[in-house]
Amino acid sequence: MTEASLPKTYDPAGTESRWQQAWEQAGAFHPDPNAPGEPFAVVIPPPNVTGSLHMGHAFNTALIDTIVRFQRLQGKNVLCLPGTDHASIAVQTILEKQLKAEGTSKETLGREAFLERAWAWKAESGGTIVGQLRRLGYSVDWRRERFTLDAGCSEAVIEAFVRLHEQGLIYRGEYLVNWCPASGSAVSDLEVEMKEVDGHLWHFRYPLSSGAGFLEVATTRPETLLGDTAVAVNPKDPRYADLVGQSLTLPLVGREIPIVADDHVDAEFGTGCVKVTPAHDPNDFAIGQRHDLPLITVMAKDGTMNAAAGRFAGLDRFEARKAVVAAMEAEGFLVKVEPYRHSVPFSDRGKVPVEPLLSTQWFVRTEPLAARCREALEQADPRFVPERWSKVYRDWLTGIRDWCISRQLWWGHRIPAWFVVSETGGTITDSTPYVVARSEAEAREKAEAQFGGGTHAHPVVLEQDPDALDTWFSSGLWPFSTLGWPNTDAADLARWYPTSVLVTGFDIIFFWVARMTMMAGAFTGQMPFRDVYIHGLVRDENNRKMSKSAGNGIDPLLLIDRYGTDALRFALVREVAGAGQDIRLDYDRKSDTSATVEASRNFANKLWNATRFALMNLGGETPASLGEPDPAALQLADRWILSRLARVNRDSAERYGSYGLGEAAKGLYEFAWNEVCDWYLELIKRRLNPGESPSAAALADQRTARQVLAKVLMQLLVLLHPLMPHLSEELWHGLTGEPEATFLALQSWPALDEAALNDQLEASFAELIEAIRVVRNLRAVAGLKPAQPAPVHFVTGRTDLAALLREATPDITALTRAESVAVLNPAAAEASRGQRALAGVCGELQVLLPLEGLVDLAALRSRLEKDLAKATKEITGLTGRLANPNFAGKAPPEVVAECRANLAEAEAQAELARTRLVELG
RNA sequence: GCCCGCUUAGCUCAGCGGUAGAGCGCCUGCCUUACAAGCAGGAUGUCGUCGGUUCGAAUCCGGCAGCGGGCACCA
Repeated sequence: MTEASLPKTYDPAGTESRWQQAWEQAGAFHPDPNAPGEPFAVVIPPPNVTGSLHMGHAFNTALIDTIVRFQRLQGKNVLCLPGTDHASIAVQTILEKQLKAEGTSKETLGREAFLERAWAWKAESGGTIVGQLRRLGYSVDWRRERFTLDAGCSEAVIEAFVRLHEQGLIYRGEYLVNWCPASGSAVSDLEVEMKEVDGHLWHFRYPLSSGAGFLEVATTRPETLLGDTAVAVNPKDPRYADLVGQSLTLPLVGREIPIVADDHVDAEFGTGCVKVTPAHDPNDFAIGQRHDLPLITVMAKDGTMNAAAGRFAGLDRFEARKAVVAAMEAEGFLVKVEPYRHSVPFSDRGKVPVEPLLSTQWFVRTEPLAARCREALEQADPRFVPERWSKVYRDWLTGIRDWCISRQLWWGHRIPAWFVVSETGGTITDSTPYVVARSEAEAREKAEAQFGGGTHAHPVVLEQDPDALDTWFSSGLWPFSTLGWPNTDAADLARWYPTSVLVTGFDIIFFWVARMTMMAGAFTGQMPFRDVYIHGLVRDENNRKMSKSAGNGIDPLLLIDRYGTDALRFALVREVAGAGQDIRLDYDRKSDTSATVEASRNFANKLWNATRFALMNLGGETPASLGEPDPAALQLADRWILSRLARVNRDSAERYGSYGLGEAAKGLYEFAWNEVCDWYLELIKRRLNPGESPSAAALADQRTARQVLAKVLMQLLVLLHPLMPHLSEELWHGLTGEPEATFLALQSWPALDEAALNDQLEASFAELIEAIRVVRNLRAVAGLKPAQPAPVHFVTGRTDLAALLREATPDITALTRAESVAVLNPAAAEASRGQRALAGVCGELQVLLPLEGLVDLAALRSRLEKDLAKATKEITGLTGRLANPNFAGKAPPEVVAECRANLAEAEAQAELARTRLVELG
């Protein structure tokens, strides 16, 4: 980038890809565990290999990368580790859909061929995702990229499973699980979503076996009636007290079922009688256990009725519902049907109602793991940001239920358990003994020891459990499996574990965050990260969560193509502000444009042009060749911008370091645009261009201005780098002329120049800016053409303000096109009374534009009337406040003093305006 | 049912005890040799509602309403 070749607008595309390549080729983000520096580690939330990234990933990436780039500038030894997740059920669903479209199925293909296909899919989708992550400018270490199903992660999964099993924290058993008929697998409680559905409440009569009448029960699921094994009533319900213990004859089936008394039944609801189907309903299952009721499963795993359903066998569960109702009606057992809105559990993935089904599965005993996490949380370990999410986390860990981890899927970590099928006639049954081991060889060893001995005539035959593990089981190990665990000597693990912060959305606190802390507690004895930074979700223009399934996702690459990565990142971060709220990204789907991102693109362009301006005005020098400015030579504007720079340096470091990323972005935006560009650059133009044959003093001053300009821009680029890495890198090289082998990304955060901080100077400068604004406003009101010079008079009794205005007279002249600037005290101003002038006030300053003959009288009057109204309103408010005796008595003295000063000022302003109005006649 | 968040300018959101801000949009005037993706100026709000605490509340507390979310769930 050279001055000559510098276009007027910033073109992100070329710049961004160039730096992404340069960083990667140089291994800029490959940390060395043996390097010095305080360790700082982040493992990224691995995106699912289900296709491509969406805006939520871009958001998460922007936040994480901003944090790690900042920490790198702080001199930390930063590891940011990327990777992807195999997303067992999601990927398998996609693949099965593909196969179905091709007229085949995974069963036809066979397990091996299916997995080959899955790996091919992973290669493609994973490649797409990694490419997208690169385009986001992610400063991760690609050498350490991991995949939850890679060899290392798989070893960790097996080790974790075996150890938990040894500790009795994994067990196998037959329980009611959430069965998803669409994916043909069990799913965990978390993968079930309750949905309000308009259904019916069918009331049926169940005849007493004694023939002495009926009991009326109500159900939303008539088909389960076939598996009823009791009817329950509340033990305190007088209506049925004498019936408890008697039996009913189940219609359509003819089974004798008992009437039991159970507290679960609400006597107030319906008839107070509940049909009990222990094998198809969690509550009924519990009742069944309490009363030792038989479990009759009437449905198969594909959602059709099984042989136990008698004449309904083979029907789909929803057809069976209709058929059962029809049969009940035909046989006179149907009392009535009511419309009924109720919650139905749906499978997250399959999008069909889940079926509570009795099934033998593997479970993790979660309570001991959760207890450890709850204890750690007492010490704010990990620390949640914002804090309120810790409550959500804790509540979930309290009263947690066991975790069903087996899935009837092929794509995933196969469960490391081997059934000794030789004990049960060559097939796996619920009673087949098994061994859990790290490998088939180890399993054989264990099995031989147990079953191979003398009394057994037949050889030991093993068969591995065909099921896979819940994806989140491996995700739970992510913060340490990626660092080398179970090898506890791994250098990365020693150096970077526990990690520094986990950055993720609130939607996976249970799924992922809690699973990681439970696993980490069990295997590493520590919580896996110090902080958990929870951010909101990206919502669309209609405030709906963006998701692939809702079809309202926005491809981040589309916005990157249009506006650049840095603009997208800046826009996303700027919107968060730090409260953990969701962000709504405005977006026009017709044109693929976003005003928010466009604003950030414009900001990037502004920075580009500020640097371009510098390159055109530094006289071919670099910040290094110019050196530090001489403090004694600094002008007012220099001291002001250096004070502001120091403050912004301090504030942004504080904000970046405490997850106030949005505030950091806003602060830098304002500083760069509204202070550096709007004021400082304008103020120094005059000094940078001293004209023909300048004096030695003017040349020295030009150099000072150049030095300060260079310093401000250089520092600003470092401060902005975490947010806009490519642009800042490009501009930094443009200014420094450094070869591409060195990177801004690897520089140090600039030291804070405490001495430059000057509150008083900043306050004074704010007054100067205000004064200039008033002049400009008056000129606009007067309708003066921008180029037309006009005299300016300032009148103030404050000597410091007068001095400031005199010192800044050349600046004022330049910025207001003043013909002349006079700073007068009130007495001197009396002399010019009577002259027709446009007048304005700000603070303790009168601004006059003596424009005899040029002034539009009506404009003048309206301006004065406006000032008067404003002052009067303020006077009323302030007078009222001061009149309150309690105010003077109880408010802090400085507040009262400030109030009095404001009143005096407002009164002076009002007086001035009135006088002028009178003079106008 | 329990828990959490939100309600501020037309839109998207900051502010979180001293009397209201930004970006976008809008109006007026400008191609002023960094930038029209720009510059200068301007307009716009009983800060959801009722009450309380306080000298003072957009800001703290409570009630209510609306919106959003999480957890649990009675057939």
